[in-house]
Amino acid sequence: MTQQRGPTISQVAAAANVSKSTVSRAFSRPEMITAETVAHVMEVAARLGYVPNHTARALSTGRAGTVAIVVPDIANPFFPPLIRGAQAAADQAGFSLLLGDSDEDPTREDVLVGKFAPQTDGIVLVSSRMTEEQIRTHAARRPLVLVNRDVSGLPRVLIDTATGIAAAVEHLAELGHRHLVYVSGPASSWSNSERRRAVRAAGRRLGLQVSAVAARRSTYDAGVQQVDAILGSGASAAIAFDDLLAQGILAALATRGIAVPHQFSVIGCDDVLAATMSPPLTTVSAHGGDAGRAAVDLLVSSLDGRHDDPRRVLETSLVLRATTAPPP
Amino acid sequence: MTQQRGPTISQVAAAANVSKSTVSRAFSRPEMITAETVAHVMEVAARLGYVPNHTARALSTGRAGTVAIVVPDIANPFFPPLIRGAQAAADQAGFSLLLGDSDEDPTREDVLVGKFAPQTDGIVLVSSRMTEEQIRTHAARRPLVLVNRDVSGLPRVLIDTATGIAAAVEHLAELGHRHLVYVSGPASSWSNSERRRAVRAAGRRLGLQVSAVAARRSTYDAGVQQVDAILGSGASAAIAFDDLLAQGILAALATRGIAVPHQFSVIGCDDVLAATMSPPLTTVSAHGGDAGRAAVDLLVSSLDGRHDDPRRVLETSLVLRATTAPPP
DNA sequence: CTGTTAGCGCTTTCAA
DNA sequence: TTGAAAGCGCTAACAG
Repeated sequence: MTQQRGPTISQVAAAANVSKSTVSRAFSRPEMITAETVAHVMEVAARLGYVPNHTARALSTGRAGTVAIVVPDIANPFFPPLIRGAQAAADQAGFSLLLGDSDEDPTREDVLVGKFAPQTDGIVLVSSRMTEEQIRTHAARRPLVLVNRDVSGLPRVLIDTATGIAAAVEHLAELGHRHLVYVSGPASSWSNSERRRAVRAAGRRLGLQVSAVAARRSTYDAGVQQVDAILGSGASAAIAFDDLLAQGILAALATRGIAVPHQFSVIGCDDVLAATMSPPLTTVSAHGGDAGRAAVDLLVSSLDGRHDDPRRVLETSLVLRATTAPPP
Repeated sequence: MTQQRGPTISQVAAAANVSKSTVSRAFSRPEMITAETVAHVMEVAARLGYVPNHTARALSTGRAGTVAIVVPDIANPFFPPLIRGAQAAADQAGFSLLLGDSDEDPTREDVLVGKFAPQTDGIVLVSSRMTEEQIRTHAARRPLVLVNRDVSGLPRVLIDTATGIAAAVEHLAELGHRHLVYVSGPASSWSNSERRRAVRAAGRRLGLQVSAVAARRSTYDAGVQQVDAILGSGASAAIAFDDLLAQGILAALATRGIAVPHQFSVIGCDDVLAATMSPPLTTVSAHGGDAGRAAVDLLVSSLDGRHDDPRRVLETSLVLRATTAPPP
């Protein structure tokens, strides 16, 4: 029982000498009524500063006009472009975008999704850290699309970094490297499993020795901290889970006086920082913005009842820059 | 007229043999009714899987339970931490966060705010590019809090980078620099005006010559492109609008073979990239996360009718790292 | 402490 | 093509 923020449909109806239904239709189904009626209503509405109440419409239609996106960490540079893409697509489809940050915590993620579910038309879950069971439970209640998480039967957009990573391994092999190390990221990340597996598979195929060290979180500092282990592995090149880790690695290598790429090669992934680093980082492209856009499009089309292929995979490729060279 | 996503309050009421009001109270004002009634209702509700409908509640109470934040560019590293802070504060206060990205376009910003106004309880406008008049118009319709934009009378949180920038100029003067250049950012940005003014004032006070070059947008590439102008100014040190610009400048300086800090000094602002750059960038701290949190807190408390000081200013300081030294 | 009764602002049959 | 009326699910006086 509070005051309405602006004029209501009834006031416009009264002022325009028509019924509420007519005003309603002028806004949502103008083709149902005379053009001049529409024009008249619109003019009166504009004069009064009327804006349809989103909430009331949502209650009446059962559609919230809102989708949510939840990510593990907004501050991680991989996500902003993705969110931006999602935002643009949502906007274009007439939806508002609710944002959630789970802080890499599956429990928080679960709570967030539970909170969003009843107030949105659908949810985009990016790099989910929840169990498959939790995800399926939520998906049963509300349209859900996954990004970088592969749960069969659910709509999902997957950035196929594995292919790019395989290319990275081949590139290193061609350069003459015989032993490389994979610096892994978040253990519960699908992307991390994919990349680790891709490194191993390609390494085996090419007869390379591959070690692994675990950075757990994807941060600059984590990269710095792994350098001892990386160097200790005896490898001559490292492939990092992502650019952030690679950046830390590069910095720590520099302070140790190890020249990149001539004494050690480094490859990142995602291409979110790579171009602005020095030396510019060789990395695997990821197109996060496209993924965000695709996810929302998938979601929206599923709401419209359209039946898109529920599994969209985005290609990646190796981007050569300045951090790889033959081993010393 | 669509199906409700789950059981409604009426079904719970029927199943629990109480009235709708009782169920409603059990959820929103449990202290108003007997503990056992609450327990009983809750149990039945749980069994049925009842979740209160957010939209219906919003329509009835006139409170959306949602606040919006609109920023010029999510992909700019200054904003994610700020958004993160806002999100955390909103979450804590029981609000959901709607996100808008204006893409640095005042018109888009205006439209976004207009769209959010009727469906939120309030809006946080970060680094607004709108005219003061537009802002006041929106503020008249809906609680608004500004971040890094100073419109008298409106609640706002201001990051006082001017003080930090002044310290930066002093630092450079102490080092022996006699001529410096300010590399400005977005023309319509309040922060940019503040920083430019601070450089000028401090320069005058200390008897330094200060030039200026304009980068317009805050991007790495814009920084790169300004290097000719920067060098052409004859200054021995540059203070950039922000870290992103400074990063581009550093990179371009490096490719020209100009050693930082020994041949040229550079200072950034915001401290969002600085620590991870090489060499680590001397910069002015900004605490974006605090600003986001403060903005939402201000908004929420104003909704509660509380009367906080509508102008909160956040301190900053110079963070010395490795990009400044005496002039050659 | 609990139930009854009106709405919140909009959409949507159903008639006219 | 337009209007009247009945809700959407919930909250909030007002009684009891």
